[in-house]
Amino acid sequence: MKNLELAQIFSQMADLLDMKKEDTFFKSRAYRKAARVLESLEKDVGEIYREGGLEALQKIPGIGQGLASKIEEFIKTGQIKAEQKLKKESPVDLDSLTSVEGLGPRKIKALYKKLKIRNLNDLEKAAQDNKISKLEGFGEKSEKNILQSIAFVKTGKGRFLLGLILPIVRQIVSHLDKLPQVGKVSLAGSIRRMKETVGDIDILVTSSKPEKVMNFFVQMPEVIKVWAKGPTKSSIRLKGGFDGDLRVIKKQSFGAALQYFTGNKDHNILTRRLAQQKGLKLNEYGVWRGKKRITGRTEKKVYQSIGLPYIEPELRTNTGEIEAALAGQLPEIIGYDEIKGDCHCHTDWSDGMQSIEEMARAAQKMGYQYLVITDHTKDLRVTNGLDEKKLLRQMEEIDKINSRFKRIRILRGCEANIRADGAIDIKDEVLSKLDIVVAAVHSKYKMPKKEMTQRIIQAMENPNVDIIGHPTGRRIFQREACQLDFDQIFKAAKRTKTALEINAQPERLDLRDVNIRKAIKAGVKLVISSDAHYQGSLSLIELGIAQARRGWAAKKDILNSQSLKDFLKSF
DNA sequence: GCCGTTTTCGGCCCGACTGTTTTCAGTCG
Repeated sequence: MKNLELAQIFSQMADLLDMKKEDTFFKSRAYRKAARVLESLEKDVGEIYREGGLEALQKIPGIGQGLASKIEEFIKTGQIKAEQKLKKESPVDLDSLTSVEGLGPRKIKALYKKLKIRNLNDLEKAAQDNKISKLEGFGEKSEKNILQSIAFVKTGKGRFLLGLILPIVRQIVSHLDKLPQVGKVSLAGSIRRMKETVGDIDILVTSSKPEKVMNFFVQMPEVIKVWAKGPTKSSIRLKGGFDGDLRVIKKQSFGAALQYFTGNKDHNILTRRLAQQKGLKLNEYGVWRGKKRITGRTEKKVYQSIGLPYIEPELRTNTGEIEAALAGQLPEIIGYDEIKGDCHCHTDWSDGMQSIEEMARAAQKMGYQYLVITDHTKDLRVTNGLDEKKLLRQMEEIDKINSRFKRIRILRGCEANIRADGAIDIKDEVLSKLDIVVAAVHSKYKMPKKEMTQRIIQAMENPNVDIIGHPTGRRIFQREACQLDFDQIFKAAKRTKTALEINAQPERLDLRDVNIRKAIKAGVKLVISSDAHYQGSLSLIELGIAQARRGWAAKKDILNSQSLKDFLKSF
C-alpha cells in the first residue's frame, strides 16, 4: 500500500514549496489536498495504476496530470525526483522542525534566514539563549512554546502510533504464517498489549527450520537494515523507521516465550516471583520444578501453573491485574466482537469522504445494528459544518435512506461544538430532534483547568447532549491533553447521564486507559467510536476497543455494546 | 497543481486563534 507513503511525500513537498518561494500558496495547497485524498483513499494507488494507468490516477479527486505522473514515477522507481530536488535545495530539516507546534514553513524560513536554524538542536539552543524572542514576529511566548514543544516531541522519539504499525506488522505476520517451515506465529511485546504507541515490534514463531524463516524475514521488501541475524533471533529495521525482532521458539516453549515477551517488565517480575513462591522457576523456556519442565506449551497453562487465571495481554502491565487475578476479581473485559454500533462518524455532508448511504452500507457489512451519523456543526466552518437548517435537512435525508436498509438503522446525530463558555453551537430545539448528540471541544485547548472543566460540565448540563467526544482533545505526539479535573467531570457525567467517548482515531485514543478505569470506578458510562471520515476507518474501532480493554472496561460499561433498543434507552 | 468552465484561463474554503502587533502574519483545522 503506497497511499500513506505518497501522502507523506506530497505534504512534505507542500511545506518545501512554501519555504522556497513566496507565491506557491495554491500550488502547495494542491499538494496538501492530494495528500489528504490519498490518505483516505480506500484502494491502493498501485492497484489503481495497474488497472487503469495514468488515466485512472487522474480520476482521483485532486490528482491531475502533474501529480498522476509523480505517482507513476513513485510506483515505478520508488522515489520522486522533484521531491529529492526540493529536499536537496532546502537548507533545513523541515520534517523535524514542522513537528514543533506553531512552526510552519514560513516561520521556519524566517528562523533560518535570521539565525541559521537548521534542525531541532539549533532551535533548542537558540530558544535557550533567548535569541528567538528578539526576532520580529516572535516573542517571549513563542520562545517558551517552542521549548515546551521540543520537550514534548522528544518524549515521543522512537515511538510510533499503534494504528500506523499494526497493519504493516499484521501483513508480515500473515506472510510468515504462510511459510511451510513455520508452525505457530504470534505478536508479542507492547504491540500485543495494544499499547497506544509502540517502540519496536516482537514476533514469535515456532519452526523446525529456523534458517529458512530467518532468511525470509531479513529479505522482506520492507526491510531497510539488518541489525542481526541468527538461528533464534534476528533484528531488522523496517521502512517506516521502526525495528522488529523475530524469535524462533521450540513448540514446547511457545506459551512460556509468549508469556515472557508479552507482559511489561513489572508484570513479568511479579509472575516470576509467584512461581518462586511455589517452588517453581518461570523463564522463556517454560515453568520448571528443578530441572524438569512442567509446562510451557500454552500461556494458559503457564498462568495456571503459578496459580493464576489467564490474563489478557492488554492487562499485563502490573497495574493491579495480578492482585485482582489472585482475588478472583479480574474483570471480564469487553471482546473485540462486542460492539453493536458506531456512535461517531462523518459523511460528505461535512468533512467526510463518503455519503450517508455508503457509510451505512459499510457499517452494515461490519455487522452493526446501528450507525450514528455525526457531522460537524456550523462553528467549524473549515469542515463545512452544518447549521440548524442543514441539520434538519440531513435528518429528513436519513429518514429516507433508512427505509432502504433492513439490517441496520441509521441514527440522526451531530458532533456539535462546545464553545468557550460551554454553550453548544446548535439551537436546543434542533438538538432535541436528533437521536444522539455528541458534543466536543475544537478550540482553545489551553484554557486553565478550572475553566476547561467548567466548560465541559456546562455542555453536559445541556439535556440534549448525550456524549462528550474526544474529552481531552489530545493528539499523540502533537498536542497535549487539555487540563481537566476528572473527579468533577466524572461526577457531572454520572449525574447528567452523559457518556464519555473513547475515540478510536490512532492519534487520539481519547480517553486514555487510566482515565477509562477511573471513569468506570466512578460509575460513568462510555462509548467507543471510530470518528470515521471514510468507510475504511470504521474498522479503527478495534483500536478503541483495545483502549477500553486496557482500561479494564467490561461489556456493561460500554453503551454501544448494547442492542439498538437498549442503546437508545440509555440516553 | 487542480479544476471546470462564461472551456485553456482564473479561481482555488476560510474562520479562529495565537502571539504578535496596534492591523497583521502565520498556523491550524
